[in-house]
Amino acid sequence: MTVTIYDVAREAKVSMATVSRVLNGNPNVKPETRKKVKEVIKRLNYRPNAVARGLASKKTTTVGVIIPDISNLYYSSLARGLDDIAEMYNYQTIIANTDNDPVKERNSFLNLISKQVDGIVFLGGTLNDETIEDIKGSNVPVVICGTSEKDANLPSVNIDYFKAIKEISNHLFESGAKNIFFIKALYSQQLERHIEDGLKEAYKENNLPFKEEYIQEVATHYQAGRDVFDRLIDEENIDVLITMSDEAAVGMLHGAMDRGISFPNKLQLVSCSNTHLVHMMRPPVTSIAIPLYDIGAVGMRLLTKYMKDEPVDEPNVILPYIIEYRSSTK
Amino acid sequence: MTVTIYDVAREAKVSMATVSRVLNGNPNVKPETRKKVKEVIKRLNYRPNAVARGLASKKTTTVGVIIPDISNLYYSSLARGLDDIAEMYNYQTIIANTDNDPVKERNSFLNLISKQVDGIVFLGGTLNDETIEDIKGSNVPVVICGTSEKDANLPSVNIDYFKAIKEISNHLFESGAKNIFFIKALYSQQLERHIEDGLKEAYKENNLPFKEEYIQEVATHYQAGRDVFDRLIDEENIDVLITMSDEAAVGMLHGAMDRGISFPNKLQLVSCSNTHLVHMMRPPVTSIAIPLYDIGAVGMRLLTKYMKDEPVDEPNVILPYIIEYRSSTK
DNA sequence: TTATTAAAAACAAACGTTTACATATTTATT
DNA sequence: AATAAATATGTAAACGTTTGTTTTTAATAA
Repeated sequence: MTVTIYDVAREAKVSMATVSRVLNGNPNVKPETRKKVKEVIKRLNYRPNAVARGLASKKTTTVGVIIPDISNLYYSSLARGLDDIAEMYNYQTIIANTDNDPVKERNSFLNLISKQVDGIVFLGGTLNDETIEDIKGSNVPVVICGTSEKDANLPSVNIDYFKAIKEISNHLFESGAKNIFFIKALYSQQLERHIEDGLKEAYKENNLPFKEEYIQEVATHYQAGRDVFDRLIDEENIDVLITMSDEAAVGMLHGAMDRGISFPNKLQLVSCSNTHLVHMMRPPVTSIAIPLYDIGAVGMRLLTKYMKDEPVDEPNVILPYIIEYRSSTK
Repeated sequence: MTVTIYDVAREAKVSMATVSRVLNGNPNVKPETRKKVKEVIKRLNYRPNAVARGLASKKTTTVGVIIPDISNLYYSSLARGLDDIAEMYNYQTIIANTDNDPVKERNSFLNLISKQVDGIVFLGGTLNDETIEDIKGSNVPVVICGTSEKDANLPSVNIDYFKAIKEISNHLFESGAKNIFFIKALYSQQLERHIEDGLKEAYKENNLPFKEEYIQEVATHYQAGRDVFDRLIDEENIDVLITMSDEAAVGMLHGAMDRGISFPNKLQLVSCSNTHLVHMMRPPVTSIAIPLYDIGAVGMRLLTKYMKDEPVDEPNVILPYIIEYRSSTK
């Protein structure tokens, strides 16, 4: 039925060990023998069984990716970066969606461990203590992208959200803004906390009072962005909305315009994820150009180093960002 | 080091076979014994090695997903549907991006076969003869979503694109349109051919001449949509643009508006994929509401039937669609 | 009781590789 | 030419499960 390494060995009149060596590029094979074995492999259309390989070698060349939602552009952009580098290093990726549910997150992790993945990448997520305990307990390398989990002391790739938001906020304060709101969108808690902290810091540096109302929360989707005005219309003057989700940002744009609020004079808008959407908004929206694809790519590269026991000089990588000022702000 | 089924057997004073039976819910175990084994499993924090399992049972509870680009909303929406149902049936999904490159597509397929996946889903893609040969040669169940590949005689899930486009086109012709263009966007060739055929059929039914120029091609992204006017501006009058890519549709919208072309009086626009983007366009765009998530979900359900050798009454599923007429058309 | 059958558990052989270790062959050294 | 060293190949034991077959134990019938 299925052709195995035995069949190849028999046909090539060598031992299975020699076939295995040819397969794995072991140099201790006479070129002549190598050639003969390769011919038989081709003739029989033999393909090694990766599962058997995995059992014998304890390496599966598979990595797990734990992700809140693959149909969210933010995460799928990260995932694409991951996957491209994984492919480059001959790894395949198993993807598990969690919807930010800690229970699903933990189950996915344990599932991946069962499957003996060589490494795991977390994209965002909640990463509670229990999961972190599991991570430490297993000895599978883990890299976190897009959520800095400094306390957990795990390798990670990020931009400096704190600094980015502080920079943007300072710019906005300087041009006369007084009330800057941050609209959370249920992305990674860690990440959004950094944004909050950056905003608070900016308030402090500008000697302006920070109020709790400045932090609001919406879902990640368009309609949630539109609806934000139903809630905020009662609040004091709003000069700027900063939001995490591009999709919600489009909603805010439309919601405001439908109410006759014009950008950037009556209201300013800043978006913090950097999906394709930012290029499609009218008016163009000021945003932090996070290198999503690169974060994924660098994260996977970092993981390959751990998986291959290569030395790592900096486990917590901070990639540069650019703030792109567009006409949604003054 | 790692705790195995042997350790559990020893601690529980039974044979490994019994532990295995408990693990797999085999009824031939005395309740008392079952309880004892389960306790030891819990106490030792034992987790079965899925790789060893896969080798012994020849089932990996893993399915492969071959996809052009996970960072494209169209495909990631399909993928999410797939993944949710896969999870429901306790399968994990390995995702491989191909960028519609037939070579990558074939390599991914062979890789997945090596990994002994229990089934494979193709989302879009090119699926050339060589790959189809490989599929037939392996005896792994394959389901195709979003590309009807009727000639290949493979199970599939789709909507009736031909009918949908004919319906839309007839509607547009009836309200006075003469020149309807279809802008391909490098999605699945099969799928776009059905759209072309539907359009041609509508031209025929309305006794209007079909010209080759009515079919154009752009990339799938925003800028490509904007740029389409650089090319088409020279052409004869255009009444309607139908495009496959929502992202390109946004580009067309903006490109037209920048040229002072207004919707729907001077130009009408129809988009055929049904990503989140359709809800974010201004003006709202007429489109075919393809149930992307459901196509993925139904596709995975279909695949589970094949993987579990359950009877399948209809291997080629056609799901219903709705045409949502919005203000980008008359 | 004893014989017969059914249920529960154990035994041992797969599954298809990798990889120490042992052995055979070739090449280099004196 | 003999020996040592290096290279090439073979042998067999893992890897951690599942599963068909056999044995033991328990339940039922005569």
